[in-house]
Amino acid sequence: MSKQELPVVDLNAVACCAPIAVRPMDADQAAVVAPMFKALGDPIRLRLMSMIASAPEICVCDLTPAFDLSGPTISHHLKVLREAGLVDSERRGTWVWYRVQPEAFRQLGALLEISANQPAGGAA
Amino acid sequence: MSKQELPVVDLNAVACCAPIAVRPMDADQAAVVAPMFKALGDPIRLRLMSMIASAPEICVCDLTPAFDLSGPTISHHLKVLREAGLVDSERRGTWVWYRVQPEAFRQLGALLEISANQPAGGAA
DNA sequence: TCTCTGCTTCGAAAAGTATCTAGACAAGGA
DNA sequence: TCCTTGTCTAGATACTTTTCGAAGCAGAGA
Repeated sequence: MSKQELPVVDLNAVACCAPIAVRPMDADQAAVVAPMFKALGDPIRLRLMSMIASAPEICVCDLTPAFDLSGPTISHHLKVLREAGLVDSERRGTWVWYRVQPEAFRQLGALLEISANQPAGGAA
Repeated sequence: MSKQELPVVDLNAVACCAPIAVRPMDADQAAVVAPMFKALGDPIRLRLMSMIASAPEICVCDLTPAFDLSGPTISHHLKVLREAGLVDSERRGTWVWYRVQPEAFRQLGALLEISANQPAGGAA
């Protein structure tokens, strides 16, 4: 779906980009970033994301059979990932192909960097 | 709450730790990791997490006034973060203090690393 | 012991989410 | 044009989450 029919995260608006351990995140930034984490907060979507990110691109026809779920349910989860700005899709002929949006990925990783406020050792 | 009264994420069980862009995550690993992302998938909790992570530790009495929400609601969100293994808490006298679990943080960051499967440039 | 404050738990209402079936749309081939 | 296949959308239902007020527990101090 290159047509981007829905409100999609504007990556340039993601408040740039101090790790959340450096200073408290303001409400606006949190409102932009939280939906990305939320999209990854479901085991099905996390696996879908991982399958998509593990290849340059992947067809829905290869994603659906990996789960015990109906096609529409997989389609719903892919839509959530799309609207969070984490993946992009494109129809080519009969099939629809998904790939990651690397910049969104990168930003989430940057937000989780540990700062000097935190001890280096595990505290589990 | 050092007494850990509830099922808490066992960090040693977090399938260790290839970035999700390296190979597809299996269902067991996704079931362990997804609740951590889910916990960060709410703007209130993301801000709470950021406030906690921005200091060595912080008192609930300093967290609550930063939001237009009741005490019980903040307490609920803190519990979600605790049960996801992202923070730890301890009562000292009258007040309860929260701090991050740096190892959990680190693992989430590691999962979001970009692999060679993905182009270096943004695709937004 | 009593009372006050800080924080959590309980129980309920409202809103949101996951999943399904049915149906619609798009592309390819007969 | 019609049929088949792949994918998405719509609508319904069951479940989960967010939020609050009320109540409970834990410490500190009079």
